[in-house]
Order: sequence, then structure tokens, then C-alpha cells
Amino acid sequence: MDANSHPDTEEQPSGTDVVGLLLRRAHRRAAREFSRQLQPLGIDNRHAGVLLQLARDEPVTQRDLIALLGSDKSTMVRNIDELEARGLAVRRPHPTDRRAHAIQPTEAGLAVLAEVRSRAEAANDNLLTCLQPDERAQLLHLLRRFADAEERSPDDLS
Amino acid sequence: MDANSHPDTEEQPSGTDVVGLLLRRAHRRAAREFSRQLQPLGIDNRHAGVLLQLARDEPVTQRDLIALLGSDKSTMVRNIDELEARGLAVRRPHPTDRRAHAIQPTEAGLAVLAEVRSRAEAANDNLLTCLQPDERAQLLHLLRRFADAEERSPDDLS
DNA sequence: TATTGTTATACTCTATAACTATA
DNA sequence: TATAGTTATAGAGTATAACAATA
Repeated sequence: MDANSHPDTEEQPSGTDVVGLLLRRAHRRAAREFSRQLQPLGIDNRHAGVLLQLARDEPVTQRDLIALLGSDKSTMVRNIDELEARGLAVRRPHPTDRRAHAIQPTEAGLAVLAEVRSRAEAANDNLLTCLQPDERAQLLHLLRRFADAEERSPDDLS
Repeated sequence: MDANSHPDTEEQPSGTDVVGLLLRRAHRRAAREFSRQLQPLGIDNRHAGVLLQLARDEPVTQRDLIALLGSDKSTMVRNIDELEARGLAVRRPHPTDRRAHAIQPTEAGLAVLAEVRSRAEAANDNLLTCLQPDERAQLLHLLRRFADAEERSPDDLS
């Protein structure tokens, strides 16, 4: 339908065609809006990101959080440290793996999480007003698939 | 058509619905792939991002680059410093504004730029294999609009 | 041996502020 | 008074390596 809406000099990407640069700008815009929304709660984006992953029945390990958020090992240690320091989460012994920790939200953490969800929804709404409703769903759908895509090394002939 | 492909508990975003978190993961995936592609060229993503903006007829100021890339003032100073140190760009006096610099690619810079474009195209292709051709165009289109959207402050009743 | 988490180091990005030279 | 660029600082993210405890 609209495949020709962008004649797109495919041969010579000049910046607005480079998906990495687009994602960088898009992420910065979103991060600023989230930061603004979270300001009254006294937590940062990184804390909110972790909290949003803690509302599960199964125990969540730090390794799980790393995979879910695409963060670094040592960054995650600091994130959990900070959540513990604020009384929003605790490290518990993992039921089956004595190496791992089960990260659990505290009562206070669950209360903040509810606020975070509300704020996250507001941030989403504000950020996506530039798109039509069906386009918003489409963008989220494509982003999910893009972010979840497996990396294929160039010599992977599978 | 596919509006119901994601029933989406709109009321309780749990992480995969939060556009900021999706963009964060997507950007990290893209940045890693670009970094891998640029490795043989001996430059980093930040250098490539600037070079891609320098192929214009009009003089490009550092302020222009900041706006185009969504970078910081002081970060951009360093980026240009590093490009100059590598002999890939130079600061020239701006023709009409004596405060500003016109950033120009050198001959060597233009040669590297050609390589960067080729690598950027390859990175795009690798990253977008997870999507169908029409979906790729759609994602780029939506990201452009998202990234370029004006920020609306909550008390902006215009 | 491999994995979970911790600690430490170094580099980069970001945000902020103060400063200059121009406008 | 405002803007383009520079410099300096602090906070955060990322990458890496080494390590302890456990699998």
C-alpha cells in the first residue's frame, strides 16, 4: 500500500534511514518523558524498569532481570542494591538454586509499583499522541519483535 | 485488521508494553550490531553518526549536529575533537556566524563515510531480517515520526 | 567446567554550570 | 540579552576481568 511513501535512497543511508540512530533518538525522547513522570516518586528509570519485572509468581533472579531488561551484570547488582536501600525489594534465597537470589518486591515496593504502572501508562500515552491508535499498536508490535530477535552471526549458516 | 493481535492489558503495563523499555532494548541491540560492523574501520558509533550528517552542501554547525543526533553539547565537542584528531573532519569558520563552526569532512573523512554508509546498510539489513520488507519500512516510518515528535508539556493547552 | 552473583576498573554518555566570543 | 562553543564536574551506563560460591 504505502511501500512507496518513502522512495528512500536505500543505497546511501544518510542518517534518518539508519535504524540505530533512529532508535537512539526515540529512546532518548522516551527516557526523558519517563524520567519526568517518575520524578514525584523519587525513583529513577532504572528502578522502575526492575520493579515492573518483579510482579510475577515465579521467583525472579538477577540473571532473569538482566535478560528481561538487557542490562549489564554489574549494573544490575547496583540496581538491586539501590532498591534494597530504599526498602522496595529484597534478596531472598532462591528455592532451588543456592547460587542465585530470588528478588522480591516488599510491601512498599508493590505500592510504588502500582504508581509506576500508572505513570508508565501516562508516559506511553503522552509519547504516542503523535501516532494514530492503530499505528501505536503497530509500533509496539514491531518493536517487540525487533528487540526479541535473535542475533544471527554472519557465519551462522543454520 | 490486526488490532486484536495483542489483547494488551492496557491498564497494567508490565514491561513489554512500556515503550521506553522496548526502545531501550531495541537500541542496545542495534548499537551492538553497528559497533560490530564499524570495528574494522577503527571508529565508534558516535563518530559514524556524526560523519553521516556531514555530507551536505550547506555548512553544518555543532548545534546542527546536536539537533540531528539528539546529543549533548559537551559530548559533541568531544566527538568533533576526536574526528579532528583522526583527520576525518575539520572545524572551519562559519561563513555568516562568527560564533559558530562549520564542520567539514576531510578527503579521508569522505572515504571513511563511504565505508560507513556501506556498513550501516549492512547493519540495517542484518537487524531487520526479523521483519518482512513492508514491516521494515513501516517500522522506520513510525520511528521517524516518533523521534521527530514535538514534546507537549502537560500544561500546554495550545 | 560452567554459572550466579560480587567487586573493581575504565570509558562513555548525560546533565549541569560557568565561561568566552560573538549576535 | 541570547546564542555557539568550550571546559569542568558529577552521576549513570557499559564492558571487562577477576573472584567466591555453587551447580
